[in-house]
Amino acid sequence: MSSASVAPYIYTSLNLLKKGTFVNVCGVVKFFKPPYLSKGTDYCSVVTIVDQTNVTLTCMLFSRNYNALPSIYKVGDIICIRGLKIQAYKNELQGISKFGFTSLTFDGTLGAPVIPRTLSKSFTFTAQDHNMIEALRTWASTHISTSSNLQQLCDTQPMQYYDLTCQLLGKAEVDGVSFLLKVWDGTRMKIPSWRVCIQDIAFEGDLSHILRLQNLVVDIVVYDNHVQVAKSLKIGSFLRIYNLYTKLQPINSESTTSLVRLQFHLHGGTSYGRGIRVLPESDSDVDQLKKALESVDLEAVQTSDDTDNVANCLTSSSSESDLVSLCEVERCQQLCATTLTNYHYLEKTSLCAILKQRAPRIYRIRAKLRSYKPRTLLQSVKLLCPKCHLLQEIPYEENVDKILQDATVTPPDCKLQDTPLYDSKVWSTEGQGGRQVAVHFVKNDGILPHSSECLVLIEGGRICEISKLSSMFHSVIPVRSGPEDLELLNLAAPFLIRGRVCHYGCKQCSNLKPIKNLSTIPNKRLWIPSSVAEVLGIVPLQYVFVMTFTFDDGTGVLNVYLKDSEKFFQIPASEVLTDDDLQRNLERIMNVICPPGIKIDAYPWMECLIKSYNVTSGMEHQICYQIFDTMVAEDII
DNA sequence: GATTAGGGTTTG
Repeated sequence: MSSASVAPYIYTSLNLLKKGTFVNVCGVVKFFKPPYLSKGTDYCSVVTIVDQTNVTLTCMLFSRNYNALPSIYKVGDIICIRGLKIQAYKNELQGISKFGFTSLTFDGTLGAPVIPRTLSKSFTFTAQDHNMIEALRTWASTHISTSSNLQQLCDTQPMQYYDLTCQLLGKAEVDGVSFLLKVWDGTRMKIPSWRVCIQDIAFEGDLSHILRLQNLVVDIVVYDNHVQVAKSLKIGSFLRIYNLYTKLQPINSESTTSLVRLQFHLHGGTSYGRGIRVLPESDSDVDQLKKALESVDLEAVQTSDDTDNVANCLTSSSSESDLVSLCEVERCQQLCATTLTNYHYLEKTSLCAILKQRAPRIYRIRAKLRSYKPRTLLQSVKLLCPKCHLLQEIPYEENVDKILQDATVTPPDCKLQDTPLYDSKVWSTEGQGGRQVAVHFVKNDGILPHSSECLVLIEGGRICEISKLSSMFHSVIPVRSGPEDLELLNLAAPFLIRGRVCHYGCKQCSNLKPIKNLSTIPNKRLWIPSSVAEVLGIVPLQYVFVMTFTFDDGTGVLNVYLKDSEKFFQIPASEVLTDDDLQRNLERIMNVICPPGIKIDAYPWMECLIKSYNVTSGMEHQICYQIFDTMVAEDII
């Protein structure tokens, strides 16, 4: 290697460079692009160095031989370039390699052994050179920013560019312009990695090992010019991926999962030194990485809370075929039956921790649905007043009919028929004691609309007649003749029937107004129930599913209420009572999130946002929990 | 022994 007897190289300070000269320079790497294939015949590396004169020089280095370009692994390394031509470009000096140039690169860490990385077989390296490297290290330690782009997976945040040191576990072509690398660095992401679907036939790597490592493994997709490099990488090699970009995966995109996940992209181009480099086993950072990988407690990874389903999935799938699709396995591994529609950044809290805390608070939980009530699903549909929050049962049809029947005692008053608001028609029923039925067809600006847009008011009608009318007309309002105007019946009966849905009002909060107020509704073609309610002084009740979910996450068990009109199941509670398809759908969803006949281990996970609140009744105080901003995953609906 | 690239983010 070196010989003190050989004349030492003379290095020119960066402040003394002259255009058109050949020099040897030495400096601290401020910026670099790892070698990449240029559009010409050579590999190219762009390196910017700085020395104690605080002058920087950007060098364009070319070589047919990848390994002849400097082995720079990170900013702060020290490099000596011999045989560099200085030329001017855009009024600045730049260095350009000419045939036969050589370089030596050193770790820039103060106190690290001074070992040159070089391809040059015959290089001299004197004690003087050694001192120069030490001097540059010392100078750099106080004059160069030590902030590094290096970061571990556990510290990854969305929307970051950084350099990752990792081991390659698997690779596969995604398509012509993108390529997948599965890597790990022994640390665990706070936000789990996305999973990129590929043809399993194209996959290279030990799949079972990757599955064992579960979410210590991240998927990186590299694009364009990086694809060729990625293809050539050997499984097991240690890599540094420069300028890796992280991005949150949009919710409900064509992902394999409904969880919030982080995408890793190595975009095309070489801007900001973007690229991939294989690090040698001798590198001190690789040494550190290897230690981290060896110390990973695989048992802890496998028993961790969010990784259970993979074993079940492997067992069930392998009976069908040994060729388990990678995507299917990972999909199963990550299967989550619900999606959050808010607070994606909220960290998960275990149920045992929640049980120790005071209310009110909000939490994100990940648990399985051990059981739920009521088991007869339609019993979960209730009416809720949005104003006084009173919850009530759906009135029985017989009770509604009783109210209607009672109202028939008052015969239709002919004074209240055929007004500017409506045209009226009166019938007498046969064999029912001469019960009179009056139907008032509400006009739109004095004109009788088409039946599908027509609101009708019915006097003396029974439930069968109302349901017949509601199938023919837009909406039906049961009324009776009052002293001044038609009036609504008791609010225990629906104030409006539209199609098969009965709309009820809150007895406590409503303050009934005369029927003639219907004329004040601006759009008399839509007859929106809430608008009708408003002009008639009614606070409409909301149909809601009210269920008790018993969650279990292995740390504790928690009863949580679901009070939801249509967001959670994506099924309107108002329509489920009269729609067989919706009922079947609800039953199917419940059988997915709480499957009958299997052990809880095989249940899917559910991620939910829940809020705690205090409930005091008399002397008793308790904390209740309610689900919010959560919905069943799209692929289950 | 020409050319390549000439630091300064994809839009997947």
